[in-house]
Amino acid sequence: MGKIKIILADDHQILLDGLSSILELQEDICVAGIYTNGLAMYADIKNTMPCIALVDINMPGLNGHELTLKIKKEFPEIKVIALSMFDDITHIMQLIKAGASGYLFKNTNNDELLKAIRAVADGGTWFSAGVTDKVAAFIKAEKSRQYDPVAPALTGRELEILKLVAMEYSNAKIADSLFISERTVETHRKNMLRKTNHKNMVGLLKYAFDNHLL
Amino acid sequence: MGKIKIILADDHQILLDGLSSILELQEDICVAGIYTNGLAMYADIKNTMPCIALVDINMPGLNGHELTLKIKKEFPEIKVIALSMFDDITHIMQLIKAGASGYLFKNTNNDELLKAIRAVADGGTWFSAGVTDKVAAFIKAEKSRQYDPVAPALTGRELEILKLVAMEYSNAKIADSLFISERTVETHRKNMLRKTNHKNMVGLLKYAFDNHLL
DNA sequence: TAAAAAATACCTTTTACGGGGTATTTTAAT
DNA sequence: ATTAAAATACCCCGTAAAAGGTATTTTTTA
Repeated sequence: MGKIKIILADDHQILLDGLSSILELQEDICVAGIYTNGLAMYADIKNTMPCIALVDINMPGLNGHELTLKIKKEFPEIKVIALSMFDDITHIMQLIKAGASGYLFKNTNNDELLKAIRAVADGGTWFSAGVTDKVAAFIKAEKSRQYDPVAPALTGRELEILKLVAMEYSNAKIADSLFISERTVETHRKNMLRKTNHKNMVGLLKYAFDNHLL
Repeated sequence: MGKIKIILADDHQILLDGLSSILELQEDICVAGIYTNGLAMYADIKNTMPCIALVDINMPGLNGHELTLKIKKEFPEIKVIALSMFDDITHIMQLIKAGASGYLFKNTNNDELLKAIRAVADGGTWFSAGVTDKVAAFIKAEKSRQYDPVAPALTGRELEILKLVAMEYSNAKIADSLFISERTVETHRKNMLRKTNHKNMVGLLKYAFDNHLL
């Protein structure tokens, strides 16, 4: 069986050097290209046609997400492992949706790194422990946040206020519009946030639109 | 030509008495029903089958908007004139969309009231001066706010931040997620608001969704 | 290579919002 | 008629956000 051909992209040369030195020691892995930015990797990828592209997600120019999208679109058979400082769910979901087969943190130890590369080369996936936890929690939260038939509906007055919030009215202006006290508006807002378990009007409005309340 | 048959709904008896006494003096108008709430008017409307329903929009139980929707759905030929303390564009648009042929303020003088009733009975519409001004301004603002191809797009970083805002992240949390300073987040938010002429994140997010930026 | 744009970061002040409650009146439901 | 829910209004406090700027560095564009 041939060696696992891998290419690397990261804007930090030191990290590239470190990665490269680790990987070159492996009998079954060969590093076919090293790039300090996404554009360079993308420009050269049809020449290297690697099995795996290991990409830092935070690069200037073409970032890891954009690079992954492009790679998977043109070369779906090339697998991508994202490398990140972030443990933020937004980036994780973004890269997974873009088709990454793996997501590792930059502080991943060498052993896990190698395991991940081999698993992905073998057709599998590898996400750091924290990543899978976050994804599970995120999906769970999303499901409980999307259309929730059990959640108490908002009252007519609450929705009326929410519509004005959506129109960027301040509490004072809402109060003027509805001929009620600003305190009353504050209480309605507070009640809506509490009812729907949201932190702010942004989230609440999204909830209202998602549930066709507005 | 027959008299204009009209029915009235308002939760303030005094106002009903006043309206009724004015209208009964007119040779061409007859008051066929007087109700202190929307439900009562709705329940009786097929018995009265008036030409015009004059309805206060702020009533308990069935408010003027809901009442108008029901009336126009079941009896599209019955015309509705909304009567309101509000000069708020939300209610105005709401009632117009519900099919009201007129929108008057409660401080409208008798002369205008009669003119409105006659115009509407004649198949026309009648909106108080302030109403038409507000509607025009509102539509103009909406048009300039909806998909605006000339408006500068938001940058990649700005959109990244906006996505996190949409997820109810605080500035601090956004900063942590993106490994940048909270001040930087503040500046990006400020810049986006300024670019798109919005007052707050709520409006900006709506703009972003409307323009398919998110 | 130079210019422009984007990204970053900081400062101050003001305003608005969120979070913690309680209480009374009005309206709706039973 | 009674109870429950909704609507109203108030209080206090702390923090977040918005608004007003400026400045430097990095990246992108021409």
